[in-house]
Amino acid sequence: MAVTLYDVARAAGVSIATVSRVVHGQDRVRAATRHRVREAIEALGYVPDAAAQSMARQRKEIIGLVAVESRDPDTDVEQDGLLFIEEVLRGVEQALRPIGWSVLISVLISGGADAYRQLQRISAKVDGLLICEGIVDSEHLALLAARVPVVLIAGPAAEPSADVVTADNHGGTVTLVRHLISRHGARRFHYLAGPAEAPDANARRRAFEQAVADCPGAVVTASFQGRFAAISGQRAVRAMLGQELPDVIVCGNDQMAIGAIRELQAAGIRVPLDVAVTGFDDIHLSALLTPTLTTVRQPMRQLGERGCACLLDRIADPGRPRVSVELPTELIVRTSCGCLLPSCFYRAAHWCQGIW
Amino acid sequence: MAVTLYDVARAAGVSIATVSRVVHGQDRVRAATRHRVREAIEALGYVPDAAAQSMARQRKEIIGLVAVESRDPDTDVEQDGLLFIEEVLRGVEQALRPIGWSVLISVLISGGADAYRQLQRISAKVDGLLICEGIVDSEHLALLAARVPVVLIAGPAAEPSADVVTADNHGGTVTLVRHLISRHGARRFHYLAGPAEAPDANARRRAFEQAVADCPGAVVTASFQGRFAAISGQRAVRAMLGQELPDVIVCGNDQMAIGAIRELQAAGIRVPLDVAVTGFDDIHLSALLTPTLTTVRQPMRQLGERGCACLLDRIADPGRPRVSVELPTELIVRTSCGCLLPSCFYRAAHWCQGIW
DNA sequence: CTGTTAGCGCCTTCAC
DNA sequence: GTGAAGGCGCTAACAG
Repeated sequence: MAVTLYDVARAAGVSIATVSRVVHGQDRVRAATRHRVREAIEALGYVPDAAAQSMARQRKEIIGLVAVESRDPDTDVEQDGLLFIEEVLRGVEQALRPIGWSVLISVLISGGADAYRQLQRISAKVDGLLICEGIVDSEHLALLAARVPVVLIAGPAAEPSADVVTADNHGGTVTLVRHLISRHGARRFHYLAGPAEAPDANARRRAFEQAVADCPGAVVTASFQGRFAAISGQRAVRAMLGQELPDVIVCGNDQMAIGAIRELQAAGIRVPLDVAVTGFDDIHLSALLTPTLTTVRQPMRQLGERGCACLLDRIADPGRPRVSVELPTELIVRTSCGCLLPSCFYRAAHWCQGIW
Repeated sequence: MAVTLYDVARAAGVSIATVSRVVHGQDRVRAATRHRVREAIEALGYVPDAAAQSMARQRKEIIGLVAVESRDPDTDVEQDGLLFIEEVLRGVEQALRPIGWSVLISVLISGGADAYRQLQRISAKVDGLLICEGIVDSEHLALLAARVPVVLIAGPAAEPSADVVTADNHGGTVTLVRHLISRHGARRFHYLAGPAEAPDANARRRAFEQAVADCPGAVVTASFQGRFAAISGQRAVRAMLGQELPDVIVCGNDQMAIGAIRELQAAGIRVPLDVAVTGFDDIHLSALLTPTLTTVRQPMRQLGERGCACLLDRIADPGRPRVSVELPTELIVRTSCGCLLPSCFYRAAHWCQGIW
C-alpha cells in the first residue's frame, strides 16, 4: 500500500541498503547514485515508516506525556482539568523539537489499578514516560520504570524509581503566608487543600500549616479537602457559609481559588474586602479574573522542559544516578489578597457586588 | 532488554503463537495452558511492543492531532495559543478511549514548506491525521492525504482530498450581528478579523460583512487584520484610538476580544458602556472575564470527537466518499454586548473603570 | 488445541 | 561504493 524502501530501490535501480544510506545522509554513496535515489524518493513521495524504524533501531522517538486526573464521582463532568498540562506540553515540545521526537499525550481518568494498565499500554508505544501530578503508587511505578524510563513532574521528590522535577511548593507557600500576615495582618486562615494523593498538594498543605504555626497569633480556623478542581472551591465555600469568615482562604491551586471566589461573590461576600483568597500555580486565567488572583507562580513551562530534558538524558543513559530537581516559585501579588486596590475600589465594590 | 513474546513462551513452556493467543483472549487455548501463560506474563511483566505489533498488523493505533500556529514575527512570544486545541483534544480522547488508541499531539510553528516536512514525519508515526485550523495548502494536503487519511477540523469545507468538520461560522456570525442590531441598535461596526489564511476566519468575516450589508443603515466603519491572538486585539484597539468609537467591535475570536477589552479598559474606555465587544468560540475564559464576553459558541469538544470519529471511519474504509460536516453554533449572550446589565451597573461602572 | 513459518519495513554488519 | 542477508518482536495463516 504505502511506498517502501523497496519501491524506491527498484525505481532507482539500486539496493535498499543504498537507499537507506542516502535517506540518512551518509556520504559513502557516489554523487550520481545519490542524485538518482533522491529523485526516486521525491517522485514516489517516500517517507520511511516509523514503526519499522523503531523496530530496527530499538527506538521510537516518541515520549509519553500523561496526566492523571483525580476525580471523585461528583466531579467527572468537570471541564477545567487540562490547564496545567497545557503549559507543560509546550515545554516538552520545546525540548523535543530540536531532535524531532514526538509526544504522545493522554489523560488518565482515575488513579486506580486501571490507570496502571493504561500506563502499561502507553509504555509500549514510547521511549519514556513523563507523568504529571503523579498519582501512581510507588509499587506500580517501579514496575513501569522497569520497562521504560519515567520522570515525574510535580511528583513526590523521594520516589526511588524515577527522576523527579518539581517546583518549590514549600518556599512559595511560606512566602505567600508571610505576605498575608505581614502586609495584611491576616490571622485567621482557612485552608483549601488539593487531593491527599497528590504530592504537591501535600507539600503545600504542610508548608502552609508550618508557616501559620510559626506565627504567634495566627490560626487555621478550618480546612477543606478538595480535588484541585473549581467545583471543590465552590463546595468548600458552601460548607463554610454561615460560619464566621476567616481573614483569608488559602487555596492549594488557582482553580479551586477561582471556584471559591465565584461562590463567595454569588453569596454576596466581597473579595478581597470581606475575605481574601489566594491560589497557587498562576494559570493564565488568574491575571484576567475579577479580582485578579494573588497566587504563587509555578514555572509550568519549565517543568515540562526540564522534565523532558531529564527524561532524554535517562533514555540515553539508563544507568545514570537518579536526579531530583526543584525549580523556584514566585509570589505573584495581585488584588485578591487586598493589595493594589485603589481607594475608589472600596466605593465601587459596593455597587459592583454580584453583578457579574 | 525488554521482555518479549519468546521470553514468555520459554517460561511457560509453550510456543509464541500460544502466548500471542492468550494475550489476545482467544478461546482456542486449553484452560490449563492459558493459566500457565498468564502466570508467566504476570511474573515477567510482559507487555507487547507496540512497534512490532504495528509492523505485523499494519496499524499503529495512533492518530496524530496537529495544530498549525500562525504567527507573525512579533507574536512568537505569545502564550495563549493552545486554548482551542485543548478542548478538541478532549473530544479526540473521548473518541479514542473505547478502542484504546492514542493521540500524538504536535503544534507546528509556521505554515510554510517546513510545516509540510514536519507533517510528513508525523504521518509516518500515525494511522491518520487530524489537522486543526488547517493552514496547509491544498497541494501539500493532497500529497499528505495520499499517504495517510486526513481530516480537517475548522478547515476549508471544499478541500477535495480530506474530510472536513467545521462549525457553522456563517450562521453564528449572522445571528450575533442581528442581535447587536436589533437588541442594541448597533449601527457602526468595527471588525477584527483573524488571519487571512485561516478558512474559519474568512468564513466569519464574510458572514459579518454580509450581515451588516443586509441591514440598511448599518456600516462597517473599519476593520483590522489580526492573527487570532490577544495581542492582535490590543493592537487593533491602539490603532483605532483617537478615532470616533464604533458601537461595537466584533472580533473573529475570543482571544482577540479579550485583548481588545483589556486595551480599551487600559485607555479608560468602558465596555460595554462606551463600546460593546464580542468574540467567537466561547473559550472557558470568556465566562469569567469582566465584563463576561458575549460570543458565539463553537462546539470544540464535539469538533474533536466528530473529527476523530470521521477519521476512524476513513481509516477503516479508505475508499468511502468524502464527508463534510458542519456543527451548529450558538449565540451566547453575556454582558460585553450590553445585555444583562443590572441598572446599578451604570453607577458602578463609573467607579470601577480601570481598577483591575 | 498447539507449534511452525513466513513476512511486516527498515537498519546494519559483512562481503564484494 | 554497493549489495546480500540477518534480525528487531509480533501476527496470522497453515499444518499437525
